Amino acid sequence: MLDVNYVRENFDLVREKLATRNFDVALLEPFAQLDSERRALVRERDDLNATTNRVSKEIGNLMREGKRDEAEALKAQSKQASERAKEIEARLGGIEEDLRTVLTRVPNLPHESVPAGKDEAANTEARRWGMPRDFAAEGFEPKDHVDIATALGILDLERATKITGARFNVLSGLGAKLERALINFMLDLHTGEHGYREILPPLMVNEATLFGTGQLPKFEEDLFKVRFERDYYLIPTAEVPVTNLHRDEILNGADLPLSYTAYTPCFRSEAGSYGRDTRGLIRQHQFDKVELVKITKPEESFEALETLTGNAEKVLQLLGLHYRVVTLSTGDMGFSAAKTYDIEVWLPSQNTFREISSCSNCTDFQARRAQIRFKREGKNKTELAHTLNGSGLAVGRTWLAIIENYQQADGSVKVPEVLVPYVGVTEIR
RNA sequence: GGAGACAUGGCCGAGUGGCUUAAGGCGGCGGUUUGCUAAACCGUUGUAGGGUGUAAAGCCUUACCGAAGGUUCGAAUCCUUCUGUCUCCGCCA
Repeated sequence: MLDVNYVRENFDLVREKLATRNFDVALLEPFAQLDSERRALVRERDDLNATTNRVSKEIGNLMREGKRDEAEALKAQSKQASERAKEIEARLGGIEEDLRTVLTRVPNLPHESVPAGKDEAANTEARRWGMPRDFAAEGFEPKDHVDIATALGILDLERATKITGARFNVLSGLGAKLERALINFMLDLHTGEHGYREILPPLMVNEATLFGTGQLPKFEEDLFKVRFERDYYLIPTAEVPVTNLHRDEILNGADLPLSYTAYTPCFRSEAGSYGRDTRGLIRQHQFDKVELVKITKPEESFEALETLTGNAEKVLQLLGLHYRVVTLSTGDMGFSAAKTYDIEVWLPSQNTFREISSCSNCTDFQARRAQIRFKREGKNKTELAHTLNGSGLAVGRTWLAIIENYQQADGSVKVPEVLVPYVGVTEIR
């Protein structure tokens, strides 16, 4: 959510910036009217409440002095004020609801360093690490992960479809162990080398939590809703529960930045992507992810984004997987982000890079929704913190990237060296 | 699933309709005293909105005692619903 005062005072600039995000700026049209009406009504209501308070107090004093008749005479005056205040309160409620409807659906403002453009074509490549493996030189044609893993008996898509449906998968044997190895490897790296604290959060969250990180109210169709006494949703990413750890809190400035990492399964309905990535593990309704979250002071957040992205890249470097980092354009970024780097891993079967991590600085956008604030030492003012998150990494996609990039001519898969202690074997055959 | 108790500020805790602007204590912050520390004493203390102010400060004002409604001239206090916590019983990994 954007700052109301900022929107009021910089309306044209806000409009202009939002237009670069493919946001329909016509939706902002009612803002000025609603905002000024709200303030007028608040003022009127508060004045009436002040009258009610003053007269009621007077009534109390008169009663105590035994002047019953005088007290009775004042009641009408007080009653009238409080009734009018209630009427205005009702109107105000409607206005605030409308204003909220507008503001909660407006995306974050892009940072000035973000390339302007309407879609992924405007993304810019920030850097590239490693080289694609030269299969031609090795004299064989790389297969895709479905063929390799199915043949090895470590991936079973057919049975997953039977027991659940499309876009689910069963890993078995060393396939399951490789997944678990990756999770442990990533968590050990981030907690041991990068200074993150490990969190194991709930996988179902309430509406307020999803509002805090920006999934609700606008993107409900992307989520799995659970039937229960009240609405719960399966988390689409650990960013949701972990960022919300500090919802409605005022943190001590000296404790910032906070760095958390969490492994969780993630659940996404993938509404609107029915034809896309239907083969294999790329796009699943349930997948594992190790997430990185940082809560920082405002002046530190963009540097923290570089650090966080670097922490995610380190995983790929240690695994020896070729990748590139892309700065998303204004039109390609997610709702809450002010700046996003996607990390894309090389997939030989597709002869291209595919997203394996998305690292975003959400500035104060989520913090305002979730009321994550802090106080600087010796200061009385509360300030909104900045929140960041990034995959470190998407485990399922890392799994398939390893299968494809480490495949051998005989159909076996070499285990990357850093994973050998975790998997217990040097190759999967 | 059944029975009962409870929810007050950073923490403990008083407050059963108006003299509450939420007592008192602890903690925090500032100060006095002191060779230093401690103790003692004095002062101070939350969040959000609106108004005023060139800005900071300040000043005026509203709301907030788990949440949402209601009764009343007036609600922390009474009523309704919800949420959460605790205790006991049952069930359960």
